[in-house]
Amino acid sequence: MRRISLRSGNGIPFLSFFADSAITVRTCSSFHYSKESISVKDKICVKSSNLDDAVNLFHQMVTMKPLPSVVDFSKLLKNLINRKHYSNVVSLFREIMINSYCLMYRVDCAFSVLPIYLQNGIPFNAVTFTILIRGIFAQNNVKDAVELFFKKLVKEKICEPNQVTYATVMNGLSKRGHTQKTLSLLRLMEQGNTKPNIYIYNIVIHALCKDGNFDAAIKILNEMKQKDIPPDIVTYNSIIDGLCKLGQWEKVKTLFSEMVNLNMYPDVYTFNILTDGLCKEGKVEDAKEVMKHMVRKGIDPNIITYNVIMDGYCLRGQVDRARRIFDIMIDKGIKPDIFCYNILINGYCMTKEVDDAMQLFCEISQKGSKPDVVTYNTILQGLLKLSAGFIPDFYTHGIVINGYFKNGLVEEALSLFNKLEGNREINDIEFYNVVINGLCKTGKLDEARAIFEKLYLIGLLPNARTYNKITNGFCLEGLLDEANDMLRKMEENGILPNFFTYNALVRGFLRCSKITEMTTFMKEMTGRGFSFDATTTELLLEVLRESPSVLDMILDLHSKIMK
DNA sequence: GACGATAGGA
Repeated sequence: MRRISLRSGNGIPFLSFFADSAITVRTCSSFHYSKESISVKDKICVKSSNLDDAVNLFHQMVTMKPLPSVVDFSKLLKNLINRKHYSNVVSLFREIMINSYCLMYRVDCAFSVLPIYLQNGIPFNAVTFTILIRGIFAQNNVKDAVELFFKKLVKEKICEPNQVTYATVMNGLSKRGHTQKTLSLLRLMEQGNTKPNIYIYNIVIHALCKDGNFDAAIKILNEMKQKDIPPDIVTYNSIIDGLCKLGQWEKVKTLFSEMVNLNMYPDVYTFNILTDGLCKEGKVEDAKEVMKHMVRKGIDPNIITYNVIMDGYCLRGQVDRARRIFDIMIDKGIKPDIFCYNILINGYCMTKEVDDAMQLFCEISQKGSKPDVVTYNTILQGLLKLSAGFIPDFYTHGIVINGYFKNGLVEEALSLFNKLEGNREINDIEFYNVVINGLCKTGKLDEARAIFEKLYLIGLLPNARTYNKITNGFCLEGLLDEANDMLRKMEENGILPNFFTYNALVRGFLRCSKITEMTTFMKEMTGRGFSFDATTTELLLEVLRESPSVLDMILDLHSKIMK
């Protein structure tokens, strides 16, 4: 939890300082993701599309947010292969495959593409490696990223890393707290062929400022000046940000003079940094003056400016005022992002207005955003505040573990599970059901199975839900025989398969296109009075759309069975 | 030409 800093120092003389300076206007560009009117699937299916269309579609697909599934990518490539455009498939790979896999956080897939490079004699270059390294960092796998860099590029010299490669490695390291390693790489560059440029220096200076190591930052600043690489607005913004966060306003003022003397004028980043610094000290009024000033200078406040001011009000417990800023922002045509909601939800939680917090939480998905881990943490914290002395039980832990799995945080989920299991705090089958389900849904069937088989050792009897989760797990992996065995095992142990069991199996058959088996199975299912649920029906319709002949097959088999 | 640096939330 954050508090307003109570550092001394009255009135910040920025406003008078700005008043005389001629600040140039900087337009800021923003990204807009184009809305796809026709789905990717439809586009891929268009058989008449020519080669250029396919290549263009591929380029469009990699820039889409969220990215289309691997299946869609594969379909498009398969389409090209079917039309014998082999060389184009390879070149598409060369251009985008690895990057798109990395963007999808599937570095494993990205590496699986590398043999194609080898087979086709395509040389590795710095760009390929940079993309890979960035992807590995995105998975927070610092060790592998650094190893790839040092082993393949520095030691084996597969290709010469360029400035971007260094920038990527250094940025990856510094963002994860490895400032010293970042600094060492700067020194390595200075001795090597690839000399550091402004980007490299900015990464190092930013890292040092984040650590509050201004002496070192200023030292680097002087070094770059000596090497005739003049600091730019990014350099100054990083240093000013660090100083603002420490409340060193006098030094900030000095740097401002230096900047303006160099004909460098504050941009939207600079103003946001100042606004945030003031808000965090509880000086929202001063922050609003800065905001008015930037408008006068022709720099439009952006979503971050509004968020910073909103957070400033929330920190002082004035969530109503924050809410008014939120409404003003929307009036100005800025679409709130997840930060806006989290700030306001936190504000409501701080004043124990959990009802308002929950109402806002419900608005998030209605307005087209998505709650993230911070949203849930904030609400959890708010709820826990309401119930002082509350002790979590197995159910609470189950909810948290389920939340981890749903958000793809498998390691966190397992770590909490192992901790609780080791403490023998948990002796309820429902808790294990949550873990088994999470593992099955994230493709860790073996681990789910291991836990399932261990249950009797700890004296817990699986219930219908346990069997359903594991059966569904088998079905998701296409292991229909195992799923069927589980169904029979369930019956042997005196637990009747239910609506969910049958639906899981039918979906399994459908996914594997085992129509005959499915139809036979439907007899047993309907015989026991169970029908399809919404998910199964949807899947069935999807299968029928793709191959309408299946319907005849089902009807034919069904009539035979019913005779 | 692709690939890189600065501001906001628990």
